[in-house]
Order: sequence, then C-alpha cells, then structure tokens
Amino acid sequence: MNIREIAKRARVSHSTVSRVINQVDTVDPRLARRVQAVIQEVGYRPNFQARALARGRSHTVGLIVSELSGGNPFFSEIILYFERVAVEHGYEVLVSFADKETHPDPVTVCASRMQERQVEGIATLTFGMEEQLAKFPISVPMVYAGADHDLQGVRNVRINYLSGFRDAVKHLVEFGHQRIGYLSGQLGWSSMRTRFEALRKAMKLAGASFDKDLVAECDHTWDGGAQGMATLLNLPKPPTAVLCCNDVAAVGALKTLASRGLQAGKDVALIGFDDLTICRFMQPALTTIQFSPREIAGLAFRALLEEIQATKEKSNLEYKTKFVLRESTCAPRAQ
Amino acid sequence: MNIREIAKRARVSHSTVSRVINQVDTVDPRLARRVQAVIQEVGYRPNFQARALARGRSHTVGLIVSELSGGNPFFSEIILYFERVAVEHGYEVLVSFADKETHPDPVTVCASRMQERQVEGIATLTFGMEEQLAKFPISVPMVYAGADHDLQGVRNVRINYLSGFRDAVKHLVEFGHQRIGYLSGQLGWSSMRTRFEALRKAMKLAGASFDKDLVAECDHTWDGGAQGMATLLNLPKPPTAVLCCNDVAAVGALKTLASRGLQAGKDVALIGFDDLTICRFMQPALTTIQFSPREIAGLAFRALLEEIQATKEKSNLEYKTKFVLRESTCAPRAQ
DNA sequence: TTGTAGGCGTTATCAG
DNA sequence: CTGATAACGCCTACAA
Repeated sequence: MNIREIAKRARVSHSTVSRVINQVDTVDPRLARRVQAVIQEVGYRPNFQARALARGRSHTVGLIVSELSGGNPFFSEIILYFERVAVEHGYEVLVSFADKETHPDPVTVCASRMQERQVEGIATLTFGMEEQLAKFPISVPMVYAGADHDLQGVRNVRINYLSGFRDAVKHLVEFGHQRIGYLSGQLGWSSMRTRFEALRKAMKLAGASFDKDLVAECDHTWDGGAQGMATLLNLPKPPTAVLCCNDVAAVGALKTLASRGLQAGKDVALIGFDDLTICRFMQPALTTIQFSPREIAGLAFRALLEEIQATKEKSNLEYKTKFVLRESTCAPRAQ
Repeated sequence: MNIREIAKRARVSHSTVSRVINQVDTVDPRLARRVQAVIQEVGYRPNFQARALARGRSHTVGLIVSELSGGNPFFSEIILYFERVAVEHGYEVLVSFADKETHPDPVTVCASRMQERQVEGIATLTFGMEEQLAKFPISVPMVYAGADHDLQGVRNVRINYLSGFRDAVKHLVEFGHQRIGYLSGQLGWSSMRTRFEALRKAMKLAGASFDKDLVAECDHTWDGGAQGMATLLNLPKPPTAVLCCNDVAAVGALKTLASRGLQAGKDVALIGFDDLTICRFMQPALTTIQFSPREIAGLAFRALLEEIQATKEKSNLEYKTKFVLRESTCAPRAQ
C-alpha cells in the first residue's frame, strides 16, 4: 500500500495525498476528507525511509555509549531514557557501543554505522571515552556530557560535579572525619579524573587536608569497588570515611565491609555516586550523590536537538549533582 | 557523496559501483580496485535508507518492551542485549515502549511506528502484556517469550519456569519448611500467572502443601516487594520461607525484613527471581532463580531471525530457569 | 487548488 | 562483464 494506491482509491493525484499527509492547508477540505477516509480504511502509514530519502532528513540521531562497566544499571538507563525522549520528539535512535566486546575497532564501526544511517546528530554519552571518539571524521552536530574541556564545535552538557561533592565532604567534615578516602575509577577515563578533581576541590573548600594514600584506583564496577575497599582497609591507617566514584563500586565496597564484620553508617562512613534506585534498598540505605541518567539523557537530547535545528538561543544546559543523605555515614570511629 | 559521484571519479557507471559495493564477483578485478580506491579515498558509505527502499528490506526489527516496573534493571538489560545481538547481525532495532507513561494508546503507537519503519519482524518482550498487543494488525513475523499459550502464527521462546522453581522448592523443603509463602506480581500479567502456576506445580511435585493465604499479590517493583513482605509478616502465622516473583521485589522484601530486625538467611528464608547482578552484593547474598535478560534477548532475536529468513529447520528454543544458591535461605525458625 | 514531472540514492533488469 | 534504464515510495517545484 502506497501513496499512489491511496490516490487511486480517493480519485485524486498522489501529490494531493502527500499534501494531506503533510497537512498542507491549501488542500480542499472535501478532498482532504476523502483522502483521510481512505487512509483510515486501509490503515495506511507512510514509508519512513522513502520520506527520509526524499526529504534528505533521516530523523535519526546516534547515541554512543561505552558500557564497559559490566551490568551497571546507569548505562542501560541512559539508553532507555534517551530513546524515550527521542521518540517523543519524533526521532529514531541508533545506539552504538564503543567497546571492544563488540568489535576491535569501535570507533570505525560507530562512524560507519552513523554515517550510513545519515544520523542528523550524535550524542556521545560514554563519560570518559569522548577523547578517543573525537577522531570521528563526522560532519553532523555532536553533543558530549561532562567533557572536561570544551572541544571545538562540540556542544557539551556541563556537569557540575562539585556541587554534590562539596555537600558530601562538608557533611563528613562536620562529622569530624580527618581521614577521608576515595574509591576512584581508573583515571584513564576523563570523567573519573573530573570526579577526582571535584573531590579534591571540595576538600580544599572544606579546609580538609587530602591524603593521596587514601585513594584507591580500581575498576568502576561492583567487583572493582569490593577490591578497592579491601585495599583501603588493608592500609596501616585506613580512612574513616570513603567516597566512591559510583554506586556500584560503593555497593561492592559495602560487601567487603560486611565480609570483615564492619558496618557502613556505624564503623565507617560510605558515600556513593549516581543515586541508583538500589541505594534506597541497601542495608544501610546508601548516602550518595545524585547523577540521574534520566535527566542527563534528557539534557543531552535537548542539546542535540538545538544543534540540529540550529537554534539561535541555546539553553544553558548544566546538570548539577546533588548530595542525597541516607544512612551510610556516621562519625569517625576510634580504631 | 553518492554512488554516481564515485562512478564519475572511477570512470565507470554507477551500476558497476553498486556491484563492487555488493561484492558481485563478476566484476573485472581492475575496475573493482579502481572503485575501491575511490571509495576509500573519499570515505564513502552507502546510504542505508536508499538501500532499504530499493531492496524493499528495511533491515530493521522492532522490540516492544513494557518497562512498567520503575527502574528494574532487567528490562533495560533486555533492550541493551537485544540491540547488541541485532547489530551484530546487521539489523537495526526500533524500541517501542508499550506503557501508558509515553502515550494513552500504546498499542496504536507501537503499531504505527513499526509499520512506518517497515520492520521485518517484531519481538514482544513484555512478559505479560503480550495479549493486549496481540490486537496488533501486523503482517510481519512476531516473536514472544514465555507466552503462556501458543498463539497462532506467533513464535514463542518457551520459558521453563518450573525447572528453577522445582529446585528452589526442593531446597526449602529439605530445610524442613512447611509454611512457604510467595510474593507474586499482579496476576493480571500473564507471566506472573505463569510463575505462580510453576510454583504451585513445584510445590505439588515436592509433596508440599500450598497455603493460598501465604501468597501476597503486589507490584513487581522494589516498593511493591517491600509492601508485600510487610503483608506477609503481619499474618497471624507468617511464612518461614518466601519466594518472590522477581529480584527487585525480593530486595524490597529484604528492606522490610531489616526494618523489623529480621534477617533473611537466619530468621526467614528468601528467594528471588532473575539473578540480577545486585543479588551477589546484597547482605546476605540473595539466593535466586536465574532468568538471564542477556540469554533471553539472544534467544528471542534468534527466533525472530529464523522467522524472517523463513528458516526450514527451526531451532527448539527454550530458556531454562536455574536455581542459584547463595546465602538468603535457612531452616525454619521457631516463632 | 490540483496534477504532472523530476529527483532523492540505491538496486535490479536488460541489452549490448 | 558493463552500462543504460527503470523501479522503490515519497516530496516538491512548476505548470495548469
């Protein structure tokens, strides 16, 4: 079933049908009704690809994620919500995974797929692989989130990491913590460097001294967090409070604490990052810094849309992390 | 940059270029090399939509999910892995959400989108909304997973719920549990009915009596599980062991237990369903029944591919749930 | 206001 | 083996 078939049945030309479909209002209401009736009757829907071809617009955007962190709900939710908001705006989304699991040369694969489908813009939400992907020889608008420095021609949704860390550190300092540790993700990831920097700055602002020995660099995964916490606990003088680069690492840390008979919120203060739903259900409920995949995906899509539509007045898009107090912190405990 | 431009530069006709791109091996190697060179040089990639139009094949499949259960990692992983395996096979995937959050009439919206993009097949992985979506006036192959009865013309990836429940129940019975409870999702969902049936059968097989009063019907969400467990605990004679319809509900249940000073694996036996990564990290580690989104997505895609390609020898696709023993069970405790 | 003709980038069918 | 030529389904001047 196509536009010509509809035209035949409605006894008009196919251009009239096209006009009706595209709501061109110069068309005679009576003809329009006749066409609509036929469309309804046969359940016709225009062919998206033919339209894209004729109009020269694919109505598709690309989304590049990394998903290196085995089973972190954060990334799957990024996809979920990005897809949602895109669909609401009449866009399709092409998801590409920039990791080695799918292909040895992810950059090329991504680039090819994006180019073939004529995406109108690309959001790169890898939180750390932006730099490698910047080699992309691509000619469409591009959006990052939380890139550490503004790249030429790339829109960046700024992430205010400091706001959350500031309140978190303040909270710990008020409790009297002197030995504050940090479970960092691998610093090869730019967003991990950025988080680390934010923490350092927050410490400085709070007038707290920062001991490099209390930083464990580990995988930003469940197991990575568990290992990292073990490293910190094995220190001659372990920290009395620990912040984590993300929630899954914090949950892993919780596991290690439990295995040593220690309790967060009692023996040691623990703070996560992301605010996954699971935080509310951990025992104790995990205090964390909110970094909502839903909101970030939304902001990124909005930024992308503005770039695609070449909007004059660009919104000032910034996501502000927020400290969320629950039960996993406490005053320092004598060793 | 298009096929004609390449043709011009390689001094051949555009048909020859097309042949080279499509690896038609009747083309003169020298010409082929010349064309390849130009393609490399200008970084040309064929236009996917034009191809789809000309070939009459979209190379796109639809995926319908429900995602009614706020922030259940299970569903986002279904999307993630389905997308992955589809891309590996050269397919694009069109994700549609069949829930009210996006639109009052999800069925129509899904149907329209799927039809417009000319999907070659549709996988409906909602685990309970299949029936409502069956009204779909659609003419392409369709795949379900775990539908409770085989529908005409629809391929169904069978889910063996019993295998997991059988071992779980056996495990509890061996511990000596007499009062086994169940936290069910709303029985309006077919997969919830199926799970419930599987449990009943497993109980029967184990020679255990099944008390209907020990079943709480709740939302299959984090908070739903928490509430359901509260209901069970408020019973005059609460169950000594509880199975759950999924892990997030089990985690919610864990929360309720903790708030009443009870411990799973000590005061009451608790068993989840899904085997989310988080299970390993709960305190105690959650014993559960494995229902892997990765494998199920993979099987569903394979089934879909077979339908699309009209494969003669259909694989016998069945997913077998599996009991995973961890730490959240124990012998019944005197009240 | 409506219809005709041409084009979007590709594949496919023919002659040559 | 190659190259015109005609689809694929739609949009859009331009002409009527």
